[in-house]
Amino acid sequence: MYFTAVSKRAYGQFCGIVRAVELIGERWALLIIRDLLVKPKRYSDLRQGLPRIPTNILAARLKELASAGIVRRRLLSRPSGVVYELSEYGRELEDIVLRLGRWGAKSLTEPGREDIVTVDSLIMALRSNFRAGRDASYELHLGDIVINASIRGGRLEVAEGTLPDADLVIETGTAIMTLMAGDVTPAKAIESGSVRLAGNVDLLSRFVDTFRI
Amino acid sequence: MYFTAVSKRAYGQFCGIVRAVELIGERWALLIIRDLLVKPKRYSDLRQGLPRIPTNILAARLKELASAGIVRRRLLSRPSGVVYELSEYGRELEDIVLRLGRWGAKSLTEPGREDIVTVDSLIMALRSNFRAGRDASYELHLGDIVINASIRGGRLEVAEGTLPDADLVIETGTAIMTLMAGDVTPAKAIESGSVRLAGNVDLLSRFVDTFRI
DNA sequence: CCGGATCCTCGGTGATACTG
DNA sequence: CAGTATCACCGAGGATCCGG
Repeated sequence: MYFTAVSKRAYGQFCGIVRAVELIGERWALLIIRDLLVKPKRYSDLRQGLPRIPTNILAARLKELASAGIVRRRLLSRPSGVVYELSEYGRELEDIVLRLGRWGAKSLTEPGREDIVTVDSLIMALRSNFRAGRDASYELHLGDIVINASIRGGRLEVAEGTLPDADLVIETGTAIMTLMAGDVTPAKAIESGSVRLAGNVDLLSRFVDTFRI
Repeated sequence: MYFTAVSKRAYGQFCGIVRAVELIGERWALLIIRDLLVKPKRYSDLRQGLPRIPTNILAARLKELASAGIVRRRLLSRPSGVVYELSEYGRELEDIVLRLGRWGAKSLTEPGREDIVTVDSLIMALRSNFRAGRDASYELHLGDIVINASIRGGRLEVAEGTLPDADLVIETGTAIMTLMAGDVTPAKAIESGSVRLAGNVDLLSRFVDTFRI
């Protein structure tokens, strides 16, 4: 079931934490897993979601993660191609990755000049910071990214794309961070024009409550 | 409160998970945090707990983690010296690190020829795999390491050293892994001599239940 | 076009020696 | 005790090339 460690340079300790770091501690590994937690992906999808990863590193990590039993390489026909997906063992990382995202988001301030937001990072950000709230559905536009989130029965589902019957459509930019972090009130954000809405406008404050950092 | 990222080579994404990886994803960083989660430590204590870490790397990581607001460097007098301790933000990693330990322990098999077990790794291993059970106290000897664990009111406390009034004293080696993983029964382990006991011998199976991987 | 492999450079890591 | 200094090396970064 489980095979070789990813990292060659061993830490020399017999310990679960050390083992975990050897498996997923290499550069880029956890971000590949982040994207695969959203859904199985082709090699080219992964490249697109991680624009700065060197192609040889992506290939190496996928091989290592596969031999560690975390990722599976699956051949598909019609259309033919290759998809990478998480194994059961890999999917067990979901909760850890989400918690890491919540922890890391607390120390996010301004996006750097070269920092981008990807579809998968935004999807995982919503999953990370979700706290149960009343049902609602949202369509969120951030730059040219469109995702939708629906809370039904206290459970959250987030996916890429529009949601025609969303209760609220939110169009915004990176300024949404100040809103989610509570640095600015929903009313102020609307007033300043940093978010534009369509639908049930009152739901914006519920959205903020549901996903507040 | 929070400052520069640890890693210089940026991933180029504005995302909580990316931020987390930039803060604690560098080599050795999470193991330093593992040891500091047990208790504050001197530079030399950290070196002893991480024998394979190059001293310049340890110094660099501590500086980076400090400037990231995860670790604090505290000067103490009488006896004079320096201790490193986790900040509030750093301590928020405890649950994540414990979960990583549980996840990684699942894929541990045999210890490699050069793999050692340290006091802190063993303490964190027990914390990782703890599942609430009835009260009891144990003293565990593994090689020349001695730690003690007491469960009182469903809460676990683990520390280094002996515990004179422990309900059960367990003396064992790395063979304990087969026991904790459920590959061998407590009775068989006693019979084979891979564990030796003193005190209330019947508590061994409760110990296994409480900390089973 | 997809899914990589190859080559080269550069900087972080590892190992050791040394110091206030 | 708590680091700094030096240097060899190897993995990451970046561009290009290749086979189906």
